[in-house]
Amino acid sequence: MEMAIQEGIKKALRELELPEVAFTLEHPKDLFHGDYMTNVSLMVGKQTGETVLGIAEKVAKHLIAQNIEGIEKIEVAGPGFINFTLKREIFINELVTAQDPEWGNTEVYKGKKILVEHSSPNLFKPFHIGHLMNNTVGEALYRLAKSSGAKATPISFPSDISLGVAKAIFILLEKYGEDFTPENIAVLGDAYVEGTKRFDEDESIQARIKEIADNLYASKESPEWKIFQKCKKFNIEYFEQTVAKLGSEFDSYIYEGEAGIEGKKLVLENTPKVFTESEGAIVYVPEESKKLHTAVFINSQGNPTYEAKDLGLLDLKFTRYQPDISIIITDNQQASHFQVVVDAAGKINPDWQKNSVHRSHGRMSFKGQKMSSRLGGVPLVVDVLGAVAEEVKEKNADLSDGASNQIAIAAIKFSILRTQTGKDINFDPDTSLSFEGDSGPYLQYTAVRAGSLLEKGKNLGITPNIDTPVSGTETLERLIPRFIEVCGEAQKAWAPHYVVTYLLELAQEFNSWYGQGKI
RNA sequence: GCCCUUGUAGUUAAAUGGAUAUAACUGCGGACUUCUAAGCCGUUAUUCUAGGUUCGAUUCCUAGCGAGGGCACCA
Repeated sequence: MEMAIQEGIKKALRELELPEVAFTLEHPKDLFHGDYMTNVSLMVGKQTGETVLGIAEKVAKHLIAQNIEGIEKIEVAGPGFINFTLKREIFINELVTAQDPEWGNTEVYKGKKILVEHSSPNLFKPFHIGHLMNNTVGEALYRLAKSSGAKATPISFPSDISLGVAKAIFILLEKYGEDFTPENIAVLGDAYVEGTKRFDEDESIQARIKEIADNLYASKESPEWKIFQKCKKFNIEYFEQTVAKLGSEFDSYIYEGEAGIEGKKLVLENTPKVFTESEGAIVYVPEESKKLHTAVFINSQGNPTYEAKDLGLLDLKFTRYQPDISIIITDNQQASHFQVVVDAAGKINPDWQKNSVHRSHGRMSFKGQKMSSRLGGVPLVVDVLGAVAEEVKEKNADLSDGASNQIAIAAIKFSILRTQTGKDINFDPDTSLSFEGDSGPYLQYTAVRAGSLLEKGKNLGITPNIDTPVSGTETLERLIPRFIEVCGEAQKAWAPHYVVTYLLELAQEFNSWYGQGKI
């Protein structure tokens, strides 16, 4: 349809002997103005100096005379826009295909391989609210990738061996002995916190903790290695259970340990070509024009830093999965670190830079004292979900645990996905976490309502029939086919909130129609 | 000090350089006794400041002010 209109406009320009200008053809913000609008007369007027309205009238007249198939109405409006309203049958034909379960998929990245890394957990640290932001955005991007015609693969990057973990294991060994078997995440989290504190306070244990770390890095058979293995397994299971509740699963993992080894190797191989030695460390100094900061990749002790690990991670991603696009989701705070890493990576393999997409999410802050005092400190995902699910139940005591959990997840995810990724979320359960109006539960409610109508109709022996259109549904019909376009835009920009905004508009339109009278 | 992000109704957000800046929450008012009222209808209110580019700026550029983050061996 778009093509036909564009061709029609070009034809009009030629035959009216007007200059061939670049013009736009887009949906007006308001459906009241039609299905498409063009600014062609504004652009022509700019060149010829004729009055814009005069040009618009001429072009519109010519377009009407062309009698383009599928167009109901062509009008000149506002400061000189030409609006096009399509015939209803165009939309109804589109709705026929909408019954296909595959409907809604696009071909934006057809045939491509897309790797999405998100939710990366820390061993020994429970899944907290920051991970929730990451998971929500990451899962949304993965699903966008999956419906774009690409082969999408979700992976995660768990940290495993580190000095921090060695500290925690020291505590576990001391407290429970070498036969320790983890039973809940809190024990590990507490050991981590305690270990960090003890390490700073008590110098006498530092040598032993470093030895533990060395033994872990070397996979050396030892009590700490035994405990570490068990804890790693337990952590991964805990992680998988937690993200499963949120609707995510992963194809595979790349561990921080292996990325560190790979990264260190790469840095050494590319020194002094890309990296330089400085004060005993190996650093990357970006060109001044790039306005990036110098970063240490291998510290003076010879260990890879976060930067080298991320470099190794990039290498492993591209060699193992060979993606055309590699997406990573991190916190905003890491944006500049990541820019440096990618810049350095580009010097080693330009594809790593060219094909990497970095999306960062904001932080969640807590204004609602109720929520933060109830949970204390950095809230864990399970606790937040539980607290919200409880609120859901207060509103409706008849709900099952499963249903109230689903609603709680929807409410939280919606509050994250409705805004542009990258913005901080003010997590105030009283305002941002709403169950009414623009909210996850509103969308769920609408979907259930629509589903219930179809179900009732089915029981009455009525099947959806689009051959005999009813009145009052015209706007809905015009809106529904736009879903595909909206998904396409969201995929191109990696912006899930486009979809959310659209779904709200659609739900509002549906509920408005539903409330108008009995069906 | 330098760099990045950001500033929209009382609040939370939306708006590929386009028309009268769009929704929701809150407040006030209303309909129905009907398919799920977590719904529907009505109503008040907004682009940080000063310049610039443009036919047209919330959007792009410059400066200022406010908020958040980053800037060498943590991740």
